Amino acid sequence: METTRTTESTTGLRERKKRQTREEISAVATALFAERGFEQVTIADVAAAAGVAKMTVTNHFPLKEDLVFDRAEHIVRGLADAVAERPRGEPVLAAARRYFAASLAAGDPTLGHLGASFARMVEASPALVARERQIQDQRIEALAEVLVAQARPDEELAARVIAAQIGGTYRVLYFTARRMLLNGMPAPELADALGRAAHRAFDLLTADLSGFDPRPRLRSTS
Amino acid sequence: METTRTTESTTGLRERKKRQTREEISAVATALFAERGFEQVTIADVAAAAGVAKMTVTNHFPLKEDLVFDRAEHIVRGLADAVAERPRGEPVLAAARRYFAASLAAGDPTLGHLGASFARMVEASPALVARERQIQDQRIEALAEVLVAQARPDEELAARVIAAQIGGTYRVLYFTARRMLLNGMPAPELADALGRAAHRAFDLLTADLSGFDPRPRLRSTS
DNA sequence: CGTCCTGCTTAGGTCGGACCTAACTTTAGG
DNA sequence: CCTAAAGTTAGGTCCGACCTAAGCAGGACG
Repeated sequence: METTRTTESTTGLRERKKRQTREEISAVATALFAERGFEQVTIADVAAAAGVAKMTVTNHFPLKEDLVFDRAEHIVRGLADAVAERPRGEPVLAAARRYFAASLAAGDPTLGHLGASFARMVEASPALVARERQIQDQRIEALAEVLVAQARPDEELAARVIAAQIGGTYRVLYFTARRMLLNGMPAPELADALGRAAHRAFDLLTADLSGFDPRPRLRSTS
Repeated sequence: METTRTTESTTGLRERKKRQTREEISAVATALFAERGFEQVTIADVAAAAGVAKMTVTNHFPLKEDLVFDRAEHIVRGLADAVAERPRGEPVLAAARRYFAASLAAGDPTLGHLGASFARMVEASPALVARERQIQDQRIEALAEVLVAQARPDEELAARVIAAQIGGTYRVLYFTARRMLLNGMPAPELADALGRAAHRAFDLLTADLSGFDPRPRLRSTS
């Protein structure tokens, strides 16, 4: 456990204890969820196992789902912030590609490859699936707000559509990663496959899709 | 044995009564929600006002949110079915455009223009916003399943990205309609504006977005 | 034509997550 | 020291989701 002593003022005993409590709760909760499944563990169970009051759990994690997705803020803001801070002259799409590649290279697990057991736990719980959906949508919304703020008023619709396309592509890649995980693909191979998938997916955003028709041609009755 | 025609459509006093009960509950609930707000009305309130047992409400509407979004199935399936049943040779994007235009012409309120009071009620409730998000995502998922089923295995990623783009565009148009509604735009004008917005939005799906950068230029205007 | 099966409805209850209040504990600061 | 602030605590309420066993009415069939 490494303590960031970037700011001496924020490393008081008080904050350290609070952070410790939070991480203890999170660790205990994760273990219980992995063992029994999300729905089968109550907040009271988590509190008892962590040796704190029920209300303390709620104070740190307002919703039960937050015990699982405590990186939600990072997922929601990451893309939008990267696009907002892109170098002048860099197109939006290029910034989005760059951020994805950088996250992948940095091994950011929030791209979707958090581990097969995590993926299974999430998919087994409607509440967690719903929360995950919400996070994905908030990411699109955050990106949309950034683009709308930068765009002329008459470009607002375009900004929102582009945000939806980029965010939608991230979402597809997220679930692609999960599918690969659940199919048993090992981590290093997954990173490679995900990089290739991202390349193809983002290329589709610039392609002319007006003629796309995946339907099997009746031609070959082989 | 095989003569068990229990599911006779529309006929039968039994089904008529059930349907009647369902609609009575739905009507009463809508009125209460509009009057007091979604969160301020309990299921027990709805049951009492409709003159039925609490459990009857739950049987007809498993989740409280279903009392509001009882057309969810239609929203989720509509686009996917329209694309699945498109005439042979029609590209996916053309089918999506056609379905949107047809729904708009038919006055389908599920496009987003359900009325300003409805829009306000939804936005005032986190639970309803979440449910709405879920419906939008399920629509994308349904479309993706259709396209994946029709596509060659090596086209799966493309199918999912296209589904995300089309579904995302529908989502943008839905919220655009709501924004216009909440700004007080009257219904006939809204239909027009929504049609124009749809045209522009779908056009963006075929445009080359690789150079898109909405950031205000610094008026050097070379 | 009556009887039985089916299935909608009902009452009364349990469970758990979200939320509230008031108080207790400890740290940080004057 | 003493106080303000923040974290934690206990005890409780509320309500949505869910369960079960019983009640009741429609429709199928002998």
